[in-house]
Amino acid sequence: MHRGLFSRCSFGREFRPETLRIFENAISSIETIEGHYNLTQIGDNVRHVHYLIEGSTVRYLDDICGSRQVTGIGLCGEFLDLDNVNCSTRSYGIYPLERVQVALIPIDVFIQVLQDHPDLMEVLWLSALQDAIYWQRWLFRLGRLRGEQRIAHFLCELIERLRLLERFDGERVNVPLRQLEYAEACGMTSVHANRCFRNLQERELVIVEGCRNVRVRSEKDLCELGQFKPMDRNFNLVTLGRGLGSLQAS
Amino acid sequence: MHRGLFSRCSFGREFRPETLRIFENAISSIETIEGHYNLTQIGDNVRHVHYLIEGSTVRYLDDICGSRQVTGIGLCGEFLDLDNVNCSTRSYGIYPLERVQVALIPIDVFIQVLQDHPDLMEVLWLSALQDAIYWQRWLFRLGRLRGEQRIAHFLCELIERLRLLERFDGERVNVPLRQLEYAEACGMTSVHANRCFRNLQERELVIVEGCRNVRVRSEKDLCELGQFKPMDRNFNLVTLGRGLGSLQAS
DNA sequence: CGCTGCATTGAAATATCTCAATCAATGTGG
DNA sequence: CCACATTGATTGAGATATTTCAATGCAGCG
Repeated sequence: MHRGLFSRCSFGREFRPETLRIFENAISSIETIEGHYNLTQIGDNVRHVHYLIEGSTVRYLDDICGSRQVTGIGLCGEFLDLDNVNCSTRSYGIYPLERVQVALIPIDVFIQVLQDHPDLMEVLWLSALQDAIYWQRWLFRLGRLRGEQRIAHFLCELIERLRLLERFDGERVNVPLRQLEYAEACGMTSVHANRCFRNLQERELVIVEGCRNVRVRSEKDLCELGQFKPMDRNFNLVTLGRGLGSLQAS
Repeated sequence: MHRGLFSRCSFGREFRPETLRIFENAISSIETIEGHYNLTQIGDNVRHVHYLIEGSTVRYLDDICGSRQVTGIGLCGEFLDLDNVNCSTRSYGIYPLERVQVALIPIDVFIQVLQDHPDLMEVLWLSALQDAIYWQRWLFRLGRLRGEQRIAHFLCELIERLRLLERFDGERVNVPLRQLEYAEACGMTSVHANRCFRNLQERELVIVEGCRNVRVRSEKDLCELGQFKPMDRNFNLVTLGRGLGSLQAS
């Protein structure tokens, strides 16, 4: 069943079509952008929320020296910049890894929607809390692991997220990241990332096939090497609130 | 004017006493805990939200090898574990840096309060978004900066937060962190943290006075060295929602 | 064919960790 | 008051991890 533009918007839940249509009605425009042309820049005024209909994106913070820290990967079916809703200017940049299609929702409209639908606000809050846990895991990755482990841990996280979106085929990491982006995400040089990948390959954990193509040979060993702990998906509240009941598909 | 236990709970805003009393009425117990005895452990069942009345705390994730990544500092007047509200088990541990006093609110009561007060839910959502920006800045710190810069950046962040809570005297970093905790927060060894502090001292940016006592000589230069960007505090929504109006003190 | 954008490699320079020892401050019991 | 234990800060020296710089390889593409 196709349910329109927001069919992949889930926040880890299954929404009813009516709920998704609320977002759909809030869209002001849809844009197509080519790979590596910025979607937003640090410092831009915040006027819209972006929802990714097709493709994948990277968010980053810039270093003075010109290097970057990647702080997030945006996958199709996700909102890209909710955490800037309340900022006057953007705190990070976003660029697409490939040609993408994004839906724009004006901030004020978006807020109005949430205020009209406290249930939806609750979902967004919970999703923001979930993100917080993701980020702390990322901090662990950068702060405590060696290069090779960082890459392994990062791959595990990508797999986990792709699987949630039902986009993991058991092998291919289906996001067109260059080694540069792996490096920027894992706090290292692209040269070093390259060497880490080679080591992972020698350990027979992955296969690196030319450009932007990583295949996983043993997810289990990757998790172990990277000390990756899968996200706990036993939630307290799914059954609690009157909130989610009305939004979730039975 | 004293406004009770939650007088320091702000989320960056100024609440009316009635609002704060809503939280106060939700408290199930108040506990006092000595320094370095865990408040919560990773894996514990989540039954309460903790609000810190007095003292300061550290949250951390454990490494297999026994080292830790500190992922947050909890200051007095803050909720310590909102991001675990929807988890069945705790995703991080918390321990106090000194004797602390915490108020416990049962999860279900807390949720009920929020569902009864959508305005409050909105504030919590916005605050979670704010946290997201903090965490990305922390990622930048770990991923892109050298040791000395990481410490500098971290100090700047502590100062910024203390100032928000009106607890910065212009010089003393008023949180009893050991060099070990600085190290664990900045992704390095305590030995290395020590050397970084020495360098900062030689640059005349800080004065390290014995145990747990750091004085800042030049915040400006610290910011510059650490490439620290102060948090943008121009919000979109403060004026927008019907939400905040009713909660904020005039 | 000659670009261009990545990936890959080597070798030297740095940053950081590890291990092990010492020091200084503090608190405790006799 | 002193002897002693404890905790955290500090230092040194050698081992590793990572960066830097510079060159080469390789595939797609006009």
